[in-house]
Amino acid sequence: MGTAQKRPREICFDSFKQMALLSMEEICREIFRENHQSIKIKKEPVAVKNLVNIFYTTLRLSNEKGFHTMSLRDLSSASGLSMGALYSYFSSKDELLEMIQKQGRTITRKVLSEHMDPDAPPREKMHTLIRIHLYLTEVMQPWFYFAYMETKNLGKVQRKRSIESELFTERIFNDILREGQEQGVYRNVNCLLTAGAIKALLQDWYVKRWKYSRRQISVEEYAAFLISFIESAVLAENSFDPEGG
Amino acid sequence: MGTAQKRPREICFDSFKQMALLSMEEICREIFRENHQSIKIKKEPVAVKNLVNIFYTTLRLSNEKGFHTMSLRDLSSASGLSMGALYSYFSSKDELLEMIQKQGRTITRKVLSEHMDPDAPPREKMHTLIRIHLYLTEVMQPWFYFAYMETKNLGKVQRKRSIESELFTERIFNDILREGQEQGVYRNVNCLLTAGAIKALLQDWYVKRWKYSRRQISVEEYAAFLISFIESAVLAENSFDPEGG
DNA sequence: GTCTATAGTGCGATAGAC
DNA sequence: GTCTATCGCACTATAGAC
Repeated sequence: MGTAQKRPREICFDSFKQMALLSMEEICREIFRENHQSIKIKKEPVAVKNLVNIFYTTLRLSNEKGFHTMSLRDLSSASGLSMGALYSYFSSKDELLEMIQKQGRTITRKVLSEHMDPDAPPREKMHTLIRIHLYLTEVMQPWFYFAYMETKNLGKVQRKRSIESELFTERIFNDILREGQEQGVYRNVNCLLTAGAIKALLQDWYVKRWKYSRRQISVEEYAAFLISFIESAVLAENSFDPEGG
Repeated sequence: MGTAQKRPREICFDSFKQMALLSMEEICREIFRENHQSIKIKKEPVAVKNLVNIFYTTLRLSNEKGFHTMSLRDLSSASGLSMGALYSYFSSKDELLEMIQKQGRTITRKVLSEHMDPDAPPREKMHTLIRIHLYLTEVMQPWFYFAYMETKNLGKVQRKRSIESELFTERIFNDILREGQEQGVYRNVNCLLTAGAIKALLQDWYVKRWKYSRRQISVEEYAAFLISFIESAVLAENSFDPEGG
């Protein structure tokens, strides 16, 4: 599958996973440090251990039947923590929701911009961005699914953040397409609509995960498919250069 | 926009709207007739009028903040009907949810198969199906958005139906792609993944409707874009024949 | 730092008047 | 056919024991 000679830095899923270090624990440690004033528990090891438990259980229950449908009693009994203990980590159910959402957005931005090389040629940028986006949402699938489905339960401010975040990714694709068109690599397609289409195809990976799991499609396979699907639609004829797959 | 000479029956949105007759009232009349045993109200004009009100209000409130978050008291005060009156039309909140979901599925199946011509060439089938799907979801956007977002609040049986319905559309696209490949119209792409991609792009129209409204993209424009985007990716080189846009 | 017990709220659903 | 009044319940959130 990998003809790694032609395109130098076509990142693969395994190396991404090692690099990213996005373990649940890492994430929860960061959340704890950011929110340590509103969290009543002061010992980091204890707090992080419980936060891992709380978030993990929340994502599991919510992604099954919705955040609103999950009662804090459900969360309490599934996590093994009492109602009182739960309220040491957040001050309301809505705050719990917002903590998860906020963290997801922060990580997305961080990871995407970490892996973007502004000097790379557009086509390489596009490949990298598609792969990184897919790999990230693969590693953190429950997080992204949650963020996607629970947007409308957010307050006004957080909801606006969520929309901004959606448009942020799209704008990156839009810019890459524009740059590619200027350089004659891409055809004269509608950049904004195309960027939206790419976003939709990326989202399908974590929103319809059940479908791809059932069909045993790996994230690498989907990445290869998407890249070839999208490039067929946007590459200028002279720069068309199909790869193996 | 319409160069109607080359492809004979490229259906446009306006003619679809007239043909479809999918007014809220029509739909509610059908729902009433199907469920007249479980609905306590017996006079059709009264029942239909109130059903229109109930469904319309439910979709509005639910699509704003989720079906579960909408209490029946919200529904009661927003619709102007009392709690007691509401319960003359459904026997539980869950039944209300299922009525709406079921009707959406029925209409989708009906409209799609009505407009499919099994003898048409694959490329025409593809165009028609994309257009009809977009037009239908345009006319009934709140319905489709609702069905999409509230799937996980359904019971096991209804949920299974919902998944079947998702795969039903995809299979149609899959079949068209296969047929086209056999006839040499389409390239040798992965049909299942491509069908899934097409579905995702169609869903984006009603799921992210806010985005397209904001950007003032009409359904005709999106249809033209999608068809050209998808055909770039799947058409065999010899049959490539770009149209105007 | 975590527990149990409970206060207070708002829900879905129903019975009976009109 | 629709309304008002009300029941019982499950929820979020908190207070105080350990």
